Amino acid sequence: MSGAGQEIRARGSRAHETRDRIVDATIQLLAREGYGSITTRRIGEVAGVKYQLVHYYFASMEDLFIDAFRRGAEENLARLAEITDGEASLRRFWKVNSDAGASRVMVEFVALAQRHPALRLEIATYARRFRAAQLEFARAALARESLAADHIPPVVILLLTTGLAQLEAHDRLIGLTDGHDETRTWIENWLAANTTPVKE
Amino acid sequence: MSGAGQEIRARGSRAHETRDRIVDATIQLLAREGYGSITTRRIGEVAGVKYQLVHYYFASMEDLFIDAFRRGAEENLARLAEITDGEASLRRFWKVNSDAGASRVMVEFVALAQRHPALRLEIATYARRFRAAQLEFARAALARESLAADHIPPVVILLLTTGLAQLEAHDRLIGLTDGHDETRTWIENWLAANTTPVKE
DNA sequence: GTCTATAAAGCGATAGAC
DNA sequence: GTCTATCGCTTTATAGAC
Repeated sequence: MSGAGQEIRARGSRAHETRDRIVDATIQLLAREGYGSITTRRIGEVAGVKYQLVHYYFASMEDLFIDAFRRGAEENLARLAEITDGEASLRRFWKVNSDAGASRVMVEFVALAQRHPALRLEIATYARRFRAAQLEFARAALARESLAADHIPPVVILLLTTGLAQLEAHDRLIGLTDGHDETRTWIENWLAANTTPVKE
Repeated sequence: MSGAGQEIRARGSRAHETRDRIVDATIQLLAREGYGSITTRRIGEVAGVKYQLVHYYFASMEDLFIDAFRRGAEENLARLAEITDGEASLRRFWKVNSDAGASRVMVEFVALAQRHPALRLEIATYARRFRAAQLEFARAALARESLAADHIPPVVILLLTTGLAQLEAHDRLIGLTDGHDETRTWIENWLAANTTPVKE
């Protein structure tokens, strides 16, 4: 899935350059201004193409959203695979899971999905896959290096850290960052004190 | 603030019945269908009044949003005050902080606020107040009943649990509930094992 | 593949009768 | 306070020239 997408872009196929720019612009707009700013005109503006071309490449907005979501999802899965391709550690887990940027875009896609059922299905399928992969990694990390003292289930670690990343992204939208640094520092100290890393 | 609002509704003033229905419909629509469904026509439909009356009672949509947000905020603060009006306990803190419904509406208001600066200020002010009150309660609860073994800062408890509530609400939008029950059960067991409640 | 032109629908907001 | 009517604007989407 990720391979096919990469291949097309790697080949530098001219035929799909405009199409790629449209998809890129969609993701950029979602990340920067939220889904309320998603219109064919704004997308064309950001992509540097006439907005009518959006309709040439995509039968409907929903088709565009699904394509854009798939690209983002593939990149997330590839990045997750890259980071987790090695010895499992809670530190690595925390690193890949605390990315606020990805949380932000994901929230916007879910908001869009409220009005686009096909997109909602696509998101649900991906979210289960991504969570399962994260859970597997957290499980391996906890099995290897957690202290016997506290046996926190991997799924609890997963939901608490995912929720924290999402909350931080959400807070930042209204300029609220109270407690963010303190919480991150505490978690890092906790990781240092409660795990026995074999090698980094 | 909360008192004034309550007073008007308690009096049952006929003059503001339509206005109240419009505000109610706005909050309902946000909770049920998200901010993408917020239009004067949809609001009028849900409220059972002609949509033009929205403009009679509110100079602009932003004014309506701010009024609706204030009503919800006042109710949240009143509910928080009610629950925390007694001896502080982590169990009570978890109860008031794990409300997924309030999280959902809050997320929608923040999404709306991206395009309405005055609303954003209103939300930021309220969020700081609400967080501060929650933090104070968490601090008191931890000081009273946490075991000496783990000294988790109150702000860490606050952000982790708030993030979890928000994540659950977000997950549910796409029909994803994997791990929710397990995590809640674990937290409740953790509370039972790691706190020494004086009385409930 | 990209352009101009335009259709069809929905939006917030206002004017004026009652 | 509520109604009908309508303005001016933006949206998605399509048609047809090049």
